[in-house]
Formats: sequence, structure tokens, C-alpha cells
Amino acid sequence: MEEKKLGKFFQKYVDKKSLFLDKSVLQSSYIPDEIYHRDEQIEQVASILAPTLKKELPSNLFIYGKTGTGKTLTIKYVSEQLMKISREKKIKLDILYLNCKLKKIADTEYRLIAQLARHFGKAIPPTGLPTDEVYNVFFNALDEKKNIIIIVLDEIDQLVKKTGDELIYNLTRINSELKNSKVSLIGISNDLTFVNNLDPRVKSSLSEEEVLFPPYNAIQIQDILKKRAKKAFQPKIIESGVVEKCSAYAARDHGDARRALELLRVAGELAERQNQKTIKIENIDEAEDKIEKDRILELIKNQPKQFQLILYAIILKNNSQKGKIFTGEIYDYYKNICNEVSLRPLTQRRVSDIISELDMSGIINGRVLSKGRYGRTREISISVPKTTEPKIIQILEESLEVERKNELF
DNA sequence: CGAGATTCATGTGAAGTATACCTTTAGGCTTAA
DNA sequence: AAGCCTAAAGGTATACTTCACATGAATCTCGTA
Repeated sequence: MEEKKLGKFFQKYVDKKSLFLDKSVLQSSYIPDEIYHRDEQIEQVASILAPTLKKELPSNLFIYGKTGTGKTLTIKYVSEQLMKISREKKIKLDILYLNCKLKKIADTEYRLIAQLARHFGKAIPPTGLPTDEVYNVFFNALDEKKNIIIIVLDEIDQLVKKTGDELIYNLTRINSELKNSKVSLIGISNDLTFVNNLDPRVKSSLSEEEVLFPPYNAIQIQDILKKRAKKAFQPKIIESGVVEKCSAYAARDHGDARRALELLRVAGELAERQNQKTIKIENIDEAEDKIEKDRILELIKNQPKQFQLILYAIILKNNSQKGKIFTGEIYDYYKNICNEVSLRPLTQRRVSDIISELDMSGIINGRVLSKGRYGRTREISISVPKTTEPKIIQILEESLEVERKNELF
């Protein structure tokens, strides 16, 4: 019987006309045929990279601008075009794109170079090789063919913050050691002040050229949304005011187009799931909620065990007591939990670092604070909406297999 | 009463350790001539 | 004798620990008005 029911459900699902025409248009990986309101930047980037078509090495380039201002999109778009033309003209060109923020992939010098080398089909073990050796493998791979190579490092500020700028220095000096190939670097950063904190040598060589991506204004976002929505949805699906509201939301903080598109997509998905015929304005508020929630949950899911455990301790501690919470309290609490699940607790030193990292990733909020006679500690608060907390706890408990003891309070 | 010393709890930097993984080398075993 | 496999030796990156020192305002101390 159940089977029949389920079969019917799926049948109905398939029969139901989707609100979407092509959902991928609204996904962040989508590269449109035409990019609006970034003409100036595209032109700049293109003219900087153009020398490749004469087999000359382009200048290193540094791109900065807030999130969702089209930096990544522009680079991908321009490099796609460039690749196309160079293929036609039989110019050997290689463009590597790498996001430095990805944990466990490109967040240290070793891992980044290893990742680059893997682009050339070299197998690099996750650990064990000297970093110099990995550099060598990478050099040789580069030099195998006579090529022009452009390396794009997205969110480069994250990497430098963690591991220092020596890596970039090495990369900028690659050319002097290569015989056949030539390498040019493109760094992308969200942090506008990033270059100023670099070693002057690195600074001057990385930002031979600079391109700034200003935020979109509300009208531009609206325009972009409308054009994409046309491709993404069936006609006459979107109620009036929806696009306007989306763009207003996104423009509210620094004109983030990616956010606006995501908002629209999720709103559409929600509307579809609720069997609505159109996308209503309310759906946007729902979408806003859902996106934020999903983002946080995803982030937490991907944290290492100990990080999760500490976060778990923070949340429970926060719920069971009023007022501010401090490192010492959390550490005690954390140790208790460790005992319960018979896990060896980390030292306070390490926990302190982990708390800073959780702070960096934006799940919690900490500030160091001197309480005079009563020492010095980090005051921690949770920067996640209250409504999401139960879900977080659930995820943490699942992944930690912790039985929550029923605390009455 | 107020300037300077003291104090507390933990932040933070540097150096050391454990673990997991790598390559190289040397020895032992097998095999084929 | 040559070839192949295995285990030991020697090396690295990363996550964590240990040790030691830095911080900075509330509190204390003590000289002065």
C-alpha cells in the first residue's frame, strides 16, 4: 500500500509543472553569456590579460572588492573567452583557478602547491613530502611544456592571514627559475586593506595592476535579477515586487549580487515545494531565513570533531546560564563532556585557538576582555539566530553521538 | 585621595611531541639463466 | 646474478602539547594633601 502511495507521489511530482525553466541560471556556478554592469572591470581585466594572445606574459593582477560584486564571475568569464581564442590561435595557455579558503584543500602553503601540482596530473601525497620537493614537482610540471600559465588565487587574503606572505613571494619569483613556461598571478581578495599589510616586495609584484570591483547598486542588482529570472523561471511566475524586494535585501549590505540570486532561487524552490503557482513576496523572507540557516548548518557539519564538541559545549553552556560566558567556564564544561563520551580533552591552549577559529568562521563571537583583578578572558556569544540553535544541537549530537542529558532549568 | 604596584585568568608566542604519511636503502627471498 | 618484495631508516607536514611570558583593568598599597 505504501508503495502505491509513494509511487503516486512521485508520479504527481513528475507531472507537476515546475516553476523553473532552468534552475542552473540562478546557481552561483553559472556563467552567463553576458555580464551586466561590469563592463569597465571586464575591459580592464581583459586588457591586462590580453598580452597572452601575443604570447607575452601579462602583468600580475590583484583584484579586490566585497563579496558578490562579480570578481570571481568576471575572472571566470574572461578566462573562458581567453582560452577559447587561444585555442583557436593555437597559443598554449593554461589558467588555474583555486579557492584558498577551502579547508583541508588549499589552506596551507604545502596544500596549495600540492593542489596546483595536481592540476598537472601529478600525484602529491597529503603529507610526508618536504615542501621544497613539492615546489620542485610543481616547477617541473610547469616547465614541461612551453606555456603561459595564469594562476588565479581566490580569497587569497584568508591564506595569507593564516600562513604568511612567503608563499606569494615564492610564486612571484617562479619566473626566474622557469625556462619554458611563464607564470602570471591573479589574486582575488574580499578584504580591501589586504595589500597594505603585505611585505612591500610582495605587494609591488603582486599588484602590478589592480582592479577594484565596486558594489552593485540596487538598480543594477534589479536589472541583473530580472534578466536572470527571465531565463530561470517560467513566464509570469514572479509576483510584482518580488524582484524589487530581493535586490533591496541584497543592496542593504554592500550590493551582494550572489546573495540576491540565491535569495530568488531559494524563494522559487520554497514556492514550488508549497505548490504555489507564483512566487510571493513572503517567500523571500522565508528564503532569507533558510539560506542563513543552511549556510550555518553546512559550515558546522564540516567542522572537525573537536571543533564541534567545543561548539556544543558553548551552546549548551550558553543556554543553561544567563549572561556572558567565558573561556574558563567553557573549558570546564567541555572537559566534562569529554569525560562523558570518553574522549581525551585537548589542552586549554588548543581550545583557545579553536575558539578563535570558530570566531573567525563567524559561528560565534568572541572578544578578549580584561576583567581587571579578575583576570583576562574571552567573552563569547553565539552569533546564530536563536531559532537555528535546536537544529545545530541536533546536528552536533548526531555527529558526536552524544546523548543529551535532560537538563531542567 | 590618587598614583603606582599588584593581581588574576587566560591570551599568545615559541618550541617540542605524536602521528601519519612519504622516499630511500638494504637485506632477503625468488627466479631464471 | 638479476629482479622483486619487505622492512627499517630517515625525513616531512600537521595537529596538538608544554612551557613561559604578556596583558590590562580592577583592586590594593602607601605616600601625600
